[in-house]
Amino acid sequence: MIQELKNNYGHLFEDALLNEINQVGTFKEVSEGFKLMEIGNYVKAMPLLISGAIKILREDNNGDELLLYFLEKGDTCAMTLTCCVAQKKSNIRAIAETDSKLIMIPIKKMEEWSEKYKSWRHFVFESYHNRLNEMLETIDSIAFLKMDERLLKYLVKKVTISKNKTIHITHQDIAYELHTSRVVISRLLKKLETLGKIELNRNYILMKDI
Amino acid sequence: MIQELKNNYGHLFEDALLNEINQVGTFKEVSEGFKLMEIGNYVKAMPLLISGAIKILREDNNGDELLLYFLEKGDTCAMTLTCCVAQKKSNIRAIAETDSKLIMIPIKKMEEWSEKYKSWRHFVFESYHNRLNEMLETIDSIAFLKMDERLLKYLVKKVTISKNKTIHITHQDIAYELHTSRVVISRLLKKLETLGKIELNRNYILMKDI
DNA sequence: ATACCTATGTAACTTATGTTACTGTGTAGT
DNA sequence: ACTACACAGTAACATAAGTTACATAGGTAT
Repeated sequence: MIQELKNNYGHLFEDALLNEINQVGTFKEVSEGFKLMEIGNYVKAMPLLISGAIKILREDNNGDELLLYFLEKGDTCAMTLTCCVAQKKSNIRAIAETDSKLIMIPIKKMEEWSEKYKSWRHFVFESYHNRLNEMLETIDSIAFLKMDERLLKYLVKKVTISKNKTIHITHQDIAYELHTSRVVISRLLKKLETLGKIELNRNYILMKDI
Repeated sequence: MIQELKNNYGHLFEDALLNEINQVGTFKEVSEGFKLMEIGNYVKAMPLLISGAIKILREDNNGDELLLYFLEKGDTCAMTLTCCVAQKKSNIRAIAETDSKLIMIPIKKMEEWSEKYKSWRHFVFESYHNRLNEMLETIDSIAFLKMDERLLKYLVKKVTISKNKTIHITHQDIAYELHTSRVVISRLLKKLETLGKIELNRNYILMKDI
């Protein structure tokens, strides 16, 4: 039994289930930037996050991309399979936002455990709920906020996730995740700096008094 | 046993489950424009759609709104509860797009049946999947398409749902659902008419050669 | 130091979208 | 017919965002 599994999921799952997870799950440690799956890889598994954070991006076939949400400790993402199975014009990418530890569960276990363990059923439903809410939050941002507000929200989220006021990222990478252009991001960041909300540096941004 | 229930869900659910649904569910007939729920009403129930179509809208507290997706025959929407429970800045509205028949299921049955019936479990998971995919589709539209493309997609969707090339709607109402202004919609519609894709009339639009 | 690459700053311009304001027209009610 | 109102057409303008182009600064390899 991996102790970390018990620490993270012990309050949710009974021992029998924890043991099953331990037996059939594949433990993985990935470092920042690692691509967890892309266009159909890893489709047959569902990740349980032990520590770290995973960012989930939408990507259409023009190469345009957009940040959907982050998975954090204790999260899972049943959607990973959904989307890759549906396979339409667009795809989902999952990239480690920070160094992360996770357990990959074969999806065939999903149904089996749903029948056997009430706690697992709850967990999966709960996960869907969370994902749906994150998606709604994303839709709200894109539909109702202007780019400067989205940018600020994005930066605050980054700080929250990494628990670090220093964000190591380039303007270009922010532009990709918010699906806009580098020039626009540079412009708006400069405005935020003028307002005293951030401090700009090469390759990193320092968040102030949020 | 309501025959329509059996017709629509007989291939999915075993008789025992159909009977339970028939016993605890509330059969409802609503006509176009009926508001199925708003800000916390109907939270304790989950709709099973028998016929017709329901549109699901997101609404923030400035009164801004946005069409999320449609529910059609055979669909359900476990999300309805999710969002209303979460209760953040925004809310979800559900409005009958056409005359519809549906059965409202008390949500306490959801867990009970999930334990008892594999078919129900599948149905609920499937429903979540579908909802997530619809949401992704919506995100794609808002994030990657320009307003004229979104408008055309919207009109085509309307035609598909109602199986009718005549769309009875005002420019203002389209503007609400796509979260833009009436003038913008009028402008773009006129452009589509010039291109020969539609024909504009007072209170309705005729779709041509799609 | 030199060359080279990446990241950033910024101006100047284009385009899409949002806003305001006014017009005309069909429809319903009196 | 007259009035009132909802709906649609359109011009003129404002703003947000996207684009192109170029300058400069920091870092790295040689």
